[in-house]
Amino acid sequence: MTTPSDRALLRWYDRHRRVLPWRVLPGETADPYRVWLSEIMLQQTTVAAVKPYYARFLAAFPTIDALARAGEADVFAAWAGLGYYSRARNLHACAKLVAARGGFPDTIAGLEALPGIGPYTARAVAAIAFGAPVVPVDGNVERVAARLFAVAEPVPGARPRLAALAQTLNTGAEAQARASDFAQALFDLGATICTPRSPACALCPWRDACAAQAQGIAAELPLRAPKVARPQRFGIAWRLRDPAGRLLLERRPPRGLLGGMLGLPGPAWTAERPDAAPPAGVNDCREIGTVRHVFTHFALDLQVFDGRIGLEAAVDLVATPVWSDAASPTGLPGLFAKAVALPG
DNA sequence: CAGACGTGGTC
DNA sequence: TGACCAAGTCT
Repeated sequence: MTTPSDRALLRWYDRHRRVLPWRVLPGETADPYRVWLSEIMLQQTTVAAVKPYYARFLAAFPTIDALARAGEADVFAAWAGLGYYSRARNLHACAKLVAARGGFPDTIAGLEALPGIGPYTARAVAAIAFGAPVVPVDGNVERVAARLFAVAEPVPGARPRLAALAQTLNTGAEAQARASDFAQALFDLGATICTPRSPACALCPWRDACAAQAQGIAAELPLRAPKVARPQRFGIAWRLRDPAGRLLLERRPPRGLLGGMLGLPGPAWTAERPDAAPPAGVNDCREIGTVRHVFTHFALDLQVFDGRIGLEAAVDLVATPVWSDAASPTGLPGLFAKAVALPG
C-alpha cells in the first residue's frame, strides 16, 4: 500500500480527461456562470442527460444577466424534462441575486448562501471557477474515498467520514496549485475508472494506494442502507380541448411535486384507483390509455382521458388555466409529455 | 433529520 | 422487468 499521490492523479487526468461542453481546455479561464449552470444541472443527473439541456439553456440565456431578466415561465420551459424542478426555481432566483450583486461570490460561504447551492455545489464552483483548494464531495468522490480507505460503514451514515477522508486527498503541492483540475480529476476517476459496478482497477492511477482493491472488495463499496419499497399511486389526467381545439393545461403550484411546471388537469393522486367520472362541463369523454411513470419515492399509473370543455367550465376545473395552441405542446415535465403524446 | 424531489440509462 | 443509480438541496 502506498499513499494516494495527487501528482499521479493529475498526470492521469492530463492524459485521460473528458472533454465536456462546460469544461474549459487547458489555459482557458472558466466562466463562473457556466460552471454554476452545469453544476446545478448535474445534481443527481447524468452527463448524457445534461448535455442537450446545457446547450439549449446557454443559447437561450448566454449570461447571468440574460437569465436574471428572463421570465419564470421561459426558465421552467427550458428545464422541462430534466427533473427536480425546484432546481429551476432556485436557479432563476439565484441568477437574479448574482446579477444584482454584479457577479458570483468567490467564497464557499458566499456561494452556499445562494438558493440551490449547497455544500457540494459551493465547493465545486469555488474549486472549478475560482481555484479554491477544496474537494467537492459528490457521489463520485464518496465512492472513490470509500474504496481508497475501505470504509465499510454504509452511506448515508458514512457521509461525514467520507467527506473528511476526501479532504486529505488534495494536501499535496500539485493538488493545491491545480485545485480546479484536481476536483475534476476526482470526478473523472469516479465516472470512468472507479465506477459503481465494475471498476477498472487495472487502469487506476491509485490502484496501489487503494485498500478496497487490496482486499478485493472495491466493487462492493460503498455499502448502502437498505432502500424502502416504492408505493404505488393512481391518477387521472384530462386532455380537454376547447371549441377552438386548444388544449387545457394548468400551472402547478410553485412548490412540491413538479412545482411551477405546466401539467394536465386532474384530481389528486391517491393510493387507490380513482373513479373516472368526468368533471362538470366535460363532454365526449373517452379513455385513451394509461401512462406508467416512476418518481423517486412512488410509482404512478396515470389514466388519460380525452374530452371537450367550454371556457367557463375550464375556469371552474383549473386554478390557473393555460391554453395551448400547439398540436403537441412542449415545455411539459416527462410525465405529462408522455400523457400528451399517448396516441388516441 | 429523514423524506421529498424526476428522469433516463444500465444490467 | 425491476432495481439501482447520477456532479444534491431543501425543509
